[in-house]
Amino acid sequence: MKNLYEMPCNIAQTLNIIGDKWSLLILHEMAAGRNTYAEIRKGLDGIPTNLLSARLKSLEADGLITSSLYVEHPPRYQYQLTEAGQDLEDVLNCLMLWGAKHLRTCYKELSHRDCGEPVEIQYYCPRCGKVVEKSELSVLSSKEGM
Amino acid sequence: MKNLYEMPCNIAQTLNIIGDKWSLLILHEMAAGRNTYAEIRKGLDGIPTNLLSARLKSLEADGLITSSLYVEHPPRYQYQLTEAGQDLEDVLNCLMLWGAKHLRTCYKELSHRDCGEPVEIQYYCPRCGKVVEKSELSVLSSKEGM
DNA sequence: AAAGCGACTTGACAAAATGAACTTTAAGCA
DNA sequence: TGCTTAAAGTTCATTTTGTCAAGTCGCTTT
Repeated sequence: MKNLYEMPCNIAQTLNIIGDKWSLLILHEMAAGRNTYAEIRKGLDGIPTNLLSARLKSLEADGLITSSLYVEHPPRYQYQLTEAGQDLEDVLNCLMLWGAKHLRTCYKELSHRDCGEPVEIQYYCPRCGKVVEKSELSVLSSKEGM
Repeated sequence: MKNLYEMPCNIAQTLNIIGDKWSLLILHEMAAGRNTYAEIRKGLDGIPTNLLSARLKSLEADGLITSSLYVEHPPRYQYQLTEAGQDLEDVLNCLMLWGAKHLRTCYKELSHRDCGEPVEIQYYCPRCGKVVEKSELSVLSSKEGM
């Protein structure tokens, strides 16, 4: 990516990393346990193979995944999510929840394994030890950023 | 967007709506209360004006925002998030939280208004009435989608 | 030995984004 | 009245991205 957002905004900067086509879907496949080139490709019907390898490289450069050789001679890699990559699961889950609620056709539900019912999202304040409503959220500028 | 993902996946289909450049940032500006062309443009430094108007049109076509004339003669519009648009706040918040944790420089924190401390995200099962850990989540295929 | 497969790379072409210039309508003001 | 500025766009040439098809390289299978 050459055309990056240049604004001092978490969201814009995060989208610089995962905002181009296929990136999030690749991460989604990996979060679902697929971790070789072939498996990811199979999960993402129609992905151009040059983009898949380009994306894997740039995701690795950005620290979202790591790759490790698992067969030496025809070099074969396995890809793993780093902690940063795993943390994107919340983003993926939010997209899935939004889709489940608002797409005409819903394909997947994010459910509680024990009871099978769809789950919701909540914000929690560890300091106060309680759930925070959306109306009680505020966005503060971080000192570190300044 | 003409190059759409064609997979039966909430995430891919949702990205077809909000996945192209500037869309999410426009929604973010609107969630922050900016609702005219000029205000949004001011918030998004460097957005090409033709993209801003194209995005506003396609977001409206997809039901994420509505537009209403507020001055008749040089036609001036005000844009408002629909419920579907507002529901994307969770996605934006997750991106902000991820950025706060993983970007080298963090610009914004999502905080509890009452105490100023950063909040976290949680999954909640309304059926069981309790918080669900990530490891207890599962993705089920929806019947409606089939 | 030949054909096939996995994991790519290359390169031509199409689609999307960028940046700058240009409209249109109206308000400010000297 | 005429001149300038401004908001909200549109148009269009150029650059950047993404797509599609074909080709490569090293092994495996037949």
